Amino acid sequence: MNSTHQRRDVFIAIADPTRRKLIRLLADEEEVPLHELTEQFQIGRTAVSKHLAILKEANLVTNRKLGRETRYRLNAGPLQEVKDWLSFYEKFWNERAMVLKTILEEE
Amino acid sequence: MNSTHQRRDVFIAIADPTRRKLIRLLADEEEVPLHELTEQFQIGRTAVSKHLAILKEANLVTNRKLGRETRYRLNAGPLQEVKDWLSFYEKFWNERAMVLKTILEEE
DNA sequence: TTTATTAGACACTAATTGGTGTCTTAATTA
DNA sequence: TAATTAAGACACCAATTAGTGTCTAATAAA
Repeated sequence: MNSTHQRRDVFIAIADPTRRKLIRLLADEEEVPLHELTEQFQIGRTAVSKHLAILKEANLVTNRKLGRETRYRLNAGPLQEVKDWLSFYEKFWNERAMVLKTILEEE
Repeated sequence: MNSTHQRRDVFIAIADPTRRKLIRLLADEEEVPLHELTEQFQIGRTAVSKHLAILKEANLVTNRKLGRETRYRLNAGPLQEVKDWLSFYEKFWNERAMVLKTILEEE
Protein backbone atom coordinates (compact mmCIF):
# COMPACT_ATOMS: atom_id res chain seq x y z
CA MET A 1 0.00 0.00 0.00
CA ASN A 2 1.67 3.15 -1.21
CA SER A 3 -0.03 6.04 0.58
CA THR A 4 0.13 8.74 -2.08
CA HIS A 5 -1.39 11.68 -0.16
CA GLN A 6 1.25 14.19 0.95
CA ARG A 7 2.07 14.43 4.60
CA ARG A 8 2.14 18.01 5.81
CA ASP A 9 3.41 19.47 9.05
CA VAL A 10 0.62 20.60 11.35
CA PHE A 11 2.79 23.51 12.55
CA ILE A 12 2.99 24.82 9.02
CA ALA A 13 -0.72 24.19 8.48
CA ILE A 14 -1.70 26.42 11.40
CA ALA A 15 0.89 29.10 10.69
CA ASP A 16 -1.33 30.89 8.18
CA PRO A 17 -4.12 33.14 9.51
CA THR A 18 -6.45 32.22 6.64
CA ARG A 19 -6.05 28.56 7.52
CA ARG A 20 -6.65 29.25 11.20
CA LYS A 21 -9.82 31.08 10.25
CA LEU A 22 -10.89 28.09 8.15
CA ILE A 23 -10.32 25.83 11.15
CA ARG A 24 -12.44 28.15 13.24
CA LEU A 25 -15.26 28.23 10.71
CA LEU A 26 -15.26 24.45 10.52
CA ALA A 27 -15.32 24.24 14.30
CA ASP A 28 -18.55 26.25 14.27
CA GLU A 29 -20.42 24.62 11.46
CA GLU A 30 -19.69 20.88 11.31
CA GLU A 31 -19.68 20.42 7.53
CA VAL A 32 -19.30 23.29 5.10
CA PRO A 33 -19.07 23.37 1.30
CA LEU A 34 -16.19 25.20 -0.33
CA HIS A 35 -18.29 28.00 -1.80
CA GLU A 36 -19.77 28.80 1.59
CA LEU A 37 -16.30 28.95 3.17
CA THR A 38 -15.12 31.17 0.34
CA GLU A 39 -17.83 33.72 1.16
CA GLN A 40 -16.08 34.41 4.45
CA PHE A 41 -12.90 35.68 2.79
CA GLN A 42 -11.81 38.38 0.40
CA ILE A 43 -9.69 35.94 -1.58
CA GLY A 44 -10.95 33.74 -4.40
CA ARG A 45 -12.25 30.20 -4.37
CA THR A 46 -9.06 28.73 -5.81
CA ALA A 47 -6.99 30.22 -3.00
CA VAL A 48 -9.36 28.93 -0.32
CA SER A 49 -9.33 25.53 -1.97
CA LYS A 50 -5.54 25.46 -1.82
CA HIS A 51 -5.52 26.34 1.86
CA LEU A 52 -8.00 23.53 2.48
CA ALA A 53 -5.75 21.16 0.56
CA ILE A 54 -2.90 22.05 2.91
CA LEU A 55 -5.12 21.48 5.92
CA LYS A 56 -6.16 18.16 4.43
CA GLU A 57 -2.54 17.14 3.93
CA ALA A 58 -2.00 17.85 7.61
CA ASN A 59 -5.10 15.74 8.26
CA LEU A 60 -6.82 18.69 9.92
CA VAL A 61 -9.81 18.50 7.59
CA THR A 62 -11.60 15.80 5.68
CA ASN A 63 -13.88 16.34 2.71
CA ARG A 64 -16.50 14.51 0.71
CA LYS A 65 -18.29 15.25 -2.49
CA LEU A 66 -22.03 15.68 -2.26
CA GLY A 67 -23.68 16.46 -5.53
CA ARG A 68 -21.70 19.26 -7.05
CA GLU A 69 -20.49 20.45 -3.67
CA THR A 70 -17.36 19.47 -1.79
CA ARG A 71 -18.03 19.65 1.90
CA TYR A 72 -15.29 20.09 4.45
CA ARG A 73 -15.16 18.91 8.02
CA LEU A 74 -12.74 19.65 10.84
CA ASN A 75 -10.54 16.91 12.24
CA ALA A 76 -8.88 18.52 15.23
CA GLY A 77 -6.91 15.46 16.32
CA PRO A 78 -3.56 16.50 14.84
CA LEU A 79 -3.63 19.67 16.94
CA GLN A 80 -2.74 17.41 19.83
CA GLU A 81 0.78 17.30 18.45
CA VAL A 82 1.05 21.05 18.93
CA LYS A 83 -0.31 20.77 22.42
CA ASP A 84 2.22 18.08 23.27
CA TRP A 85 5.01 20.24 21.92
CA LEU A 86 3.81 23.20 23.95
CA SER A 87 3.41 21.26 27.17
CA PHE A 88 7.17 21.01 27.47
CA TYR A 89 7.48 24.80 27.59
CA GLU A 90 4.67 25.59 29.98
CA LYS A 91 7.04 25.52 32.91
CA PHE A 92 9.01 28.34 31.31
CA TRP A 93 6.17 30.80 31.13
CA ASN A 94 4.39 29.96 34.34
CA GLU A 95 5.29 32.68 36.83
CA ARG A 96 4.85 30.42 39.82
CA ALA A 97 7.07 27.79 38.22
CA MET A 98 9.70 30.45 37.54
CA VAL A 99 9.79 31.44 41.19
CA LEU A 100 9.85 27.82 42.30
CA LYS A 101 12.70 27.17 39.90
CA THR A 102 14.68 30.04 41.40
CA ILE A 103 14.10 28.70 44.90
CA LEU A 104 15.19 25.21 43.90
CA GLU A 105 18.30 26.56 42.27
CA GLU A 106 19.21 28.40 45.45
CA GLU A 107 19.12 25.22 47.53
CA MET B 1 7.77 56.32 21.49
CA ASN B 2 7.91 54.62 18.13
CA SER B 3 8.67 50.95 18.74
CA THR B 4 10.82 50.14 15.73
CA HIS B 5 11.33 46.41 16.23
CA GLN B 6 9.19 44.31 13.92
CA ARG B 7 6.30 42.39 15.38
CA ARG B 8 6.22 38.82 14.18
CA ASP B 9 3.50 36.18 14.50
CA VAL B 10 4.38 33.50 17.01
CA PHE B 11 2.58 30.91 14.85
CA ILE B 12 4.93 31.67 12.00
CA ALA B 13 7.91 31.70 14.34
CA ILE B 14 7.26 28.15 15.53
CA ALA B 15 6.29 26.82 12.11
CA ASP B 16 9.90 26.17 11.11
CA PRO B 17 11.60 23.03 12.47
CA THR B 18 14.97 24.78 12.75
CA ARG B 19 13.40 27.46 14.90
CA ARG B 20 11.65 24.86 17.06
CA LYS B 21 15.00 23.17 17.55
CA LEU B 22 16.51 26.51 18.54
CA ILE B 23 13.75 26.98 21.09
CA ARG B 24 14.49 23.53 22.45
CA LEU B 25 18.21 24.18 22.71
CA LEU B 26 17.57 27.42 24.55
CA ALA B 27 15.20 25.65 26.91
CA ASP B 28 18.02 23.31 27.87
CA GLU B 29 20.87 25.72 28.24
CA GLU B 30 19.69 29.08 29.63
CA GLU B 31 21.98 31.40 27.67
CA VAL B 32 23.79 30.32 24.53
CA PRO B 33 26.04 32.25 22.13
CA LEU B 34 25.29 32.14 18.41
CA HIS B 35 28.34 30.13 17.46
CA GLU B 36 27.45 27.40 19.93
CA LEU B 37 23.91 27.22 18.60
CA THR B 38 25.25 27.06 15.07
CA GLU B 39 27.27 23.94 15.93
CA GLN B 40 24.01 22.05 16.39
CA PHE B 41 22.95 22.52 12.77
CA GLN B 42 24.20 21.71 9.30
CA ILE B 43 23.37 25.21 8.08
CA GLY B 44 25.66 28.22 8.35
CA ARG B 45 25.90 30.89 11.02
CA THR B 46 24.14 33.52 8.92
CA ALA B 47 21.11 31.27 8.49
CA VAL B 48 20.91 30.48 12.21
CA SER B 49 21.25 34.16 12.98
CA LYS B 50 18.31 34.93 10.71
CA HIS B 51 16.14 32.33 12.40
CA LEU B 52 17.03 33.83 15.75
CA ALA B 53 16.08 37.25 14.45
CA ILE B 54 12.64 35.89 13.56
CA LEU B 55 12.29 34.36 17.02
CA LYS B 56 13.33 37.68 18.49
CA GLU B 57 10.72 39.54 16.45
CA ALA B 58 8.15 37.17 17.91
CA ASN B 59 9.62 37.96 21.32
CA LEU B 60 10.47 34.29 21.84
CA VAL B 61 14.14 35.01 22.48
CA THR B 62 16.16 37.87 23.88
CA ASN B 63 19.85 38.46 23.31
CA ARG B 64 22.70 40.48 24.73
CA LYS B 65 26.22 41.15 23.61
CA LEU B 66 28.96 39.87 25.86
CA GLY B 67 32.44 40.55 24.59
CA ARG B 68 32.48 39.40 21.00
CA GLU B 69 29.67 36.93 21.64
CA THR B 70 25.94 37.44 21.28
CA ARG B 71 24.14 35.26 23.75
CA TYR B 72 20.56 34.16 23.29
CA ARG B 73 17.98 33.34 25.88
CA LEU B 74 14.52 31.78 25.62
CA ASN B 75 11.44 33.81 26.47
CA ALA B 76 8.63 31.27 26.34
CA GLY B 77 5.84 33.65 27.31
CA PRO B 78 4.49 34.28 23.81
CA LEU B 79 3.84 30.54 23.43
CA GLN B 80 0.91 31.12 25.72
CA GLU B 81 -0.89 32.64 22.76
CA VAL B 82 -0.63 29.32 20.93
CA LYS B 83 -1.88 27.48 23.97
CA ASP B 84 -4.85 29.82 24.25
CA TRP B 85 -5.65 29.27 20.61
CA LEU B 86 -5.43 25.51 21.02
CA SER B 87 -7.55 25.40 24.15
CA PHE B 88 -10.63 26.19 22.08
CA TYR B 89 -10.15 23.06 20.02
CA GLU B 90 -9.39 20.59 22.76
CA LYS B 91 -13.03 19.59 23.00
CA PHE B 92 -12.92 18.49 19.38
CA TRP B 93 -10.15 15.99 19.75
CA ASN B 94 -11.10 14.55 23.11
CA GLU B 95 -12.76 11.19 22.43
CA ARG B 96 -14.84 11.36 25.58
CA ALA B 97 -16.04 14.84 24.70
CA MET B 98 -16.95 13.64 21.22
CA VAL B 99 -19.13 10.88 22.65
CA LEU B 100 -20.71 13.24 25.17
CA LYS B 101 -21.40 15.70 22.40
CA THR B 102 -23.17 12.99 20.40
CA ILE B 103 -25.30 12.07 23.41
CA LEU B 104 -26.25 15.68 24.04
CA GLU B 105 -27.20 16.15 20.41
CA GLU B 106 -29.47 13.12 20.58
CA GLU B 107 -31.45 14.52 23.49
C1' DT C 1 51.33 42.94 18.12
C1' DT C 2 49.80 39.65 15.24
C1' DT C 3 46.41 36.12 14.70
C1' DA C 4 41.96 33.85 15.88
C1' DT C 5 37.34 34.12 16.72
C1' DT C 6 32.65 35.97 16.75
C1' DA C 7 29.20 38.00 14.55
C1' DG C 8 26.89 41.91 11.90
C1' DA C 9 25.81 43.56 7.19
C1' DC C 10 25.16 42.79 2.50
C1' DA C 11 24.18 41.00 -1.98
C1' DC C 12 22.60 37.19 -4.14
C1' DT C 13 19.86 32.76 -5.35
C1' DA C 14 16.55 28.86 -5.62
C1' DA C 15 12.45 27.22 -3.94
C1' DT C 16 8.10 27.97 -1.85
C1' DT C 17 3.92 30.54 -0.87
C1' DG C 18 -0.31 32.82 -1.49
C1' DG C 19 -2.60 34.66 -4.68
C1' DT C 20 -4.72 35.35 -9.57
C1' DG C 21 -7.44 34.17 -13.98
C1' DT C 22 -9.25 30.84 -17.34
C1' DC C 23 -10.95 26.51 -19.00
C1' DT C 24 -13.56 22.35 -18.25
C1' DT C 25 -16.64 19.09 -16.17
C1' DA C 26 -20.40 17.84 -13.48
C1' DA C 27 -24.71 18.68 -11.17
C1' DT C 28 -28.76 21.57 -10.41
C1' DT C 29 -32.50 24.45 -11.61
C1' DA C 30 -35.58 27.00 -14.71
C1' DT D 1 -33.08 21.38 -22.95
C1' DA D 2 -30.76 25.53 -21.64
C1' DA D 3 -28.71 28.25 -18.12
C1' DT D 4 -26.50 28.46 -13.78
C1' DT D 5 -23.66 26.93 -10.11
C1' DA D 6 -19.75 24.36 -7.78
C1' DA D 7 -15.42 23.10 -8.00
C1' DG D 8 -11.17 20.69 -10.06
C1' DA D 9 -7.08 21.55 -12.99
C1' DC D 10 -3.88 24.50 -14.90
C1' DA D 11 -0.65 28.06 -15.98
C1' DC D 12 1.07 31.96 -14.23
C1' DC D 13 2.95 35.74 -11.04
C1' DA D 14 4.90 38.57 -7.14
C1' DA D 15 6.58 38.32 -2.71
C1' DT D 16 8.74 35.80 0.81
C1' DT D 17 11.78 32.31 2.70
C1' DA D 18 15.77 29.76 3.79
C1' DG D 19 19.80 29.36 2.48
C1' DT D 20 24.61 30.83 0.59
C1' DG D 21 29.20 33.48 0.34
C1' DT D 22 32.03 37.54 1.23
C1' DC D 23 33.53 41.61 3.54
C1' DT D 24 34.20 44.17 7.76
C1' DA D 25 34.61 45.36 12.66
C1' DA D 26 35.41 44.22 17.22
C1' DT D 27 37.17 41.34 20.84
C1' DA D 28 40.31 37.90 22.78
C1' DA D 29 44.30 34.92 22.70
C1' DA D 30 49.16 33.67 21.32
